[in-house]
Formats: sequence, structure tokens, C-alpha cells
Amino acid sequence: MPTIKDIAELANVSPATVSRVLNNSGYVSSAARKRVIEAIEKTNYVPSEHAKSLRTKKTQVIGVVMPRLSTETSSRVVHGIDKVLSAKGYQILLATSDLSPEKEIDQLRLLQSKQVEGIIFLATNVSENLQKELSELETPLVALGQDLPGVSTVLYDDYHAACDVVDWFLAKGHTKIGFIGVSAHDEAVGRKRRNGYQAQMNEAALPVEKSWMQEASFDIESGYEATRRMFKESTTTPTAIFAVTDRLAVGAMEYIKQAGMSIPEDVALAGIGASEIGKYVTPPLATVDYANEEAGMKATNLLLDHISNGDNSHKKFVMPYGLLARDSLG
Amino acid sequence: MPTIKDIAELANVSPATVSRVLNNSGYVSSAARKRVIEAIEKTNYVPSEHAKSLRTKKTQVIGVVMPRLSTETSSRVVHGIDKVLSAKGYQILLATSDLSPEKEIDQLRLLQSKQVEGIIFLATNVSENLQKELSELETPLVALGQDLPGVSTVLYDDYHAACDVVDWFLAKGHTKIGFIGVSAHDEAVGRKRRNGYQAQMNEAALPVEKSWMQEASFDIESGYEATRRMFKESTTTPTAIFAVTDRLAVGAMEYIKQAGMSIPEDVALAGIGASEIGKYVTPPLATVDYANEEAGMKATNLLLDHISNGDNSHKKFVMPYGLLARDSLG
DNA sequence: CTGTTAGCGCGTTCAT
DNA sequence: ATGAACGCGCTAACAG
Repeated sequence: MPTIKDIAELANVSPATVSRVLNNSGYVSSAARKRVIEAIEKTNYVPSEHAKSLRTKKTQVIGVVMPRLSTETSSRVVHGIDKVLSAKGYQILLATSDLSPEKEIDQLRLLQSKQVEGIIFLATNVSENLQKELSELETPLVALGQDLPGVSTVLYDDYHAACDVVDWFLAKGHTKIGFIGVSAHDEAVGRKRRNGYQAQMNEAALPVEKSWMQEASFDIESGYEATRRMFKESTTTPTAIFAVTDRLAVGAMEYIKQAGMSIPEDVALAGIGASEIGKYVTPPLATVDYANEEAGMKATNLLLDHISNGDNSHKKFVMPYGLLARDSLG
Repeated sequence: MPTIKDIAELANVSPATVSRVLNNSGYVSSAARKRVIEAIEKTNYVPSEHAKSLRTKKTQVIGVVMPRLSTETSSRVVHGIDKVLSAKGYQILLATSDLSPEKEIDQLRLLQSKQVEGIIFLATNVSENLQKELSELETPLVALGQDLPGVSTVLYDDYHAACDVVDWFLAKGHTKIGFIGVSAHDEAVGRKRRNGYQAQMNEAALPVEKSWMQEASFDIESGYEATRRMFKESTTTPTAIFAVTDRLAVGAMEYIKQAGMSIPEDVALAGIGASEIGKYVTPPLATVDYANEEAGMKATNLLLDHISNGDNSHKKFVMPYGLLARDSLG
């Protein structure tokens, strides 16, 4: 690996001059510039970003920490992030947390040590430890999807989205509405969506059998199982089911079909997420479009503002969502 | 941001001693170690990886270049990569190429300048320029999915997989088999899968109407359009269609259903990729499981070997694939 | 227009 | 067991 010094010698100039042509800074005679460029091409020289960063304190790298990258939601968000970042010459340093709270903190530290200029953080919890870590973090950070106090956040409107889904069913005259949720450790997906469901059922003065509320994890299979339990345990069975994610809803759909019932005649169904899969199942799944890509872009722009303006205010931004009423609704 | 010097002063020792406790190297009295650790915790000190890398030439970062990250295939591969990398303390620096050949080369250079210790490269073409760039690259690299000469590669068995898909149809007695492919610029997906199709049709001495072979891009909509064209342009219509990706096949499925035909009675269907969506459409889509995650892991392990052993041999590894015969086959 | 000097934060001899 | 000095590769003053 040649260094700036090597090519300086080759071109018969000082390292400073090489640096000047590299960064288009200051004056340099066209003769010298030419020799430098030739030397660079001949040696296949690539400047060391580390040395550069050490001096300039700039890395052109943004850290992204997320639970897992094999989900459609994650991909969309990262795609949105990448879209605005790559346009500005930034790169993404990826860090996955595997749904582990400790790993989230570890990754935050690691990214900081790599001197990333900013962090976009898709958290899955809002624990004390995490908040403490966040408050001590020097690197600009914006959280996406979870409402972490003390930092800028881009949020989905989980509560109202859930309310609207329930309203869909209510408008169709359903009174027995089941719910498939996830752990309340996940503030956004687990708690807020459940709150929306319960609030809406309450307001409509509709009783909810305990068995109508099932907890699942995040995969299709788990949605299937939750639905099976729901039908097995309930004395009167629901005529509609709200699953907090599309994958869960698809699992529910599988069970319902397999049990010989039809959708939406016997059971109506809706999810959240606008995953592609929901569009092509039969019947198409009613769902809520969270605009993940836009959320990623929004978060990135917010972060970039913080970085360039040194703007330390904590902004909260709630993404608008779109209702996709489809045949599974009835 | 505190530096090693700051905490050295705070602990009343020299920077060298701090470095020693940081890296568990050499002797350091437990008294000194204790003071150092306290200073670190008090100041929230995080060592600069840049300065460290500058000295040690190690970055613990692997670059990953891929066309786009919003596809299921990409996510699976990256997940596989991340799985083995994170276990060894490496991180991923992401670089997307947007299907642009020039951008692929740019990204390669950029990663090199960031001193990544190795690169995993999901190319979409095998152009001269690219091969030249690759031959000049100092950083260890393994390509995944495309057969680039002169570098280690992990490949899918596109040709034989395509043959097997056609065989499925042949075994069911189909003689009029349509094909939906993509641009031949993509050596693996575009050319090899097409070759497999043609070879198998040839061997079975089956004629192929020109209109039976359609070219699409990579999205569902495009599969829909290709199918529409196929049925519109052909004098005798196919009774089976092989789409080179599952998404294309799902698009085909949409068209066929919408045109009032049924699957597999009127038209049988198969794709490649084992995407989740194929499992839940009606009827379930027959497809080929490429084990993307395992491929990512394999490529990463290969790369890690190269890095640690300085092993510069060029290995080729062909991933085994699995046939998922499902109802769309008939 | 160009070279010299200094120092970014760290790990590493070499003394002590 | 510990510190002083040096250098990794680069950019930013400051001279000239």
C-alpha cells in the first residue's frame, strides 16, 4: 500500500502538494498536478481514510443500529437511509442488536469508538440503562420507531393506527374482535398498538374475552399458533382479528383457512405494515402503510441537520400513515 | 471527547500504561490499573479506532457491496454475513451499487480507502472494467453470486437449478413452456438460467415460440407485464411458465388469475428463490431454495480464511440448492 | 505556487 | 512495573 509520501517522491513534490491535489485545496501548478496524478494512477494509490479522519475528525460514516436486517421493515428503512446518505457521500456502518438490550448498548459504544458522525437507532426497548447510555452519548443520534426521551425521534403513530384498524371492524358491524400482539417490552409495537385496540373497544363499550387477546413473537408461524389458541380457548369466537403485524396476520390467515373457515365471511382480518406479502395473499390483507422508507429518509435528514448545525434540540416527528383497506376486511 | 492522554493524567500514569490496560498487554500494577479503569469510567472514554487502526493496520470492518438492500435475497445474504462477522467482532460497512456498474467500482475503491480488511461483493455484471479493477485490488475479496474470474467466489448453481425447474414441467407432460427472464447483462440470473431453460427444451426436442421467452426486470409488476405480453403475442399459449425469480412468478400468477385462468390447471408455474411470499400465495409457488443465508456465511468464512491465512488462492464454491415442489406445479 | 513543521490519538520499542 | 520517544498517514499552519 503506497502512502502519500511514496507518491510525493515519485512526483518530485512534497506530501503537502500531493494533499493539495487530492483535496483540490490551495494552489498547485498544472505541471506538478499532472505529475502527481500520474504517480497516483501508476501506483494505484488510495488515500487512507483513517489518517485523514484522525486529522479532520470527519469520517463520512453514519452508524445504523437495528434489531435484525432480515425483515422487510428493516430493509425498507435502511434503504431510505441509504438513499439520502449515499447522495451526500456518506456510508453506513451497520450494527445489529439481535433484539438484545445489552447488545444495543454495546453497539452504540462500538459505533462511537469508530467515530461515526451520527447514529440512527432502531431500538426495541426503552429501558433505563439504554436511556442512561443515550444521555451520555456524545454522538448525534436520532431514534426511529421508539419514543426515547431526550433524543430526537421519528415515530410511527402506533396508537392511532391501531384505533383506525379497530374502527374498520366496528364500521362493518363486528363486535367480537380478537387481537394478536407482541411483548409489551416493545413499547411501540407491543404496548401502543395494544392500547389503541383496548381504548377503541372500551369506547365502543364492547367486552373483550381474555382469550381474544393473544401474544405472539414476530414470525408467521407464531401468528398461526396465536390464532389457534384464540379459537381454542374462547367461548364465543371472534368474527374479526387485528394482528399487530402483517406477518402475524398472514399466520392467522393460514390457520383460519386451514380450519375450514373463510376470510372475510367467517373471520375478517387486518394487520399493520403494508408488507408486500399481504398484497398477494388471498384475499389481499387490509393493512396500514407505515411508509418505512420515508421514515428512514426523514430520520436521516434530521440527523444530518443535527450534525451540520450542531443543532442539539430534540425534535419529535410523527410519520403520517396510510390505510389500505383490502378484501380481508369484508 | 477525552483521549488516552486525558485519562493518563487523570490516573497519574503515562499514556503507555493506559494503553496497556486497554489491551491487556504487558505488566501493570493492580493499583495503577484500578486508577485507570476508574478514570475511564468517569470520563466515559472510548478509544479512537482510527488512531488505533492507523497503528495496527487492523480495522475489524468488512465491506459489503450489493446492488440494493431492499430485496429479500440481499437481506438474507447480509444476515448470513452478519451472523458470522458479529461473532468474530467484525462490523459491516455497507455500500450499495444501485445496479450501476460504475458505482460498483467506485464503492470498491471507497471501501479500500476505508481500509476494510476484506470485501464481500455481490456483483450484477462481469464487465471488463470490473475485472480489471478487481485484479488491481489489494484487499481480499470474495464474490457472491456471479462468477468473476481471478477471485474467490461462492456461486449458486443457476444452470442446473433452471434445468431442474424445466424438468418439473416436463415430468408433468408439459410441452409448451414459457420463460420469463431478465437482462443477459446479469450473467447469473439473466444468462445462466436462460441457458438452462433452453438446453433442457432443446434436449427434449421441444420447439420454443419466440413469444414464449419474455424479458422482465426484477419486480412483481414487471412479471405481470411479461406474462401479459406472452399470452398476447403467442399463437399457441404456454401451459407452464418458468420465471427466473419468485417475484416475477408472483407477477405472472396475478396476471393469470386476473385473466380468468387457474393455476395449475390452465397454467403451471414455478420460480427461483424461495421467497417467503411464494409460500403464502394461492396456490403456493413451486420454487428453488438457494440458501442465501448460508451462502453469505460461506462467503464470509472464505473471506476470513483469506484474511487470516494470507491465503490468496482462488477458490470456487458452488452452493447446493433445494427443490421446493409446491401446488403451482400441478 | 511550494516545502517544512507540527500534531491528530494511539501502540510500541527501549530504557529505566 | 512504568515512562519517553517515535511513527502510523494525513492535513493545516506558516514560511518562503
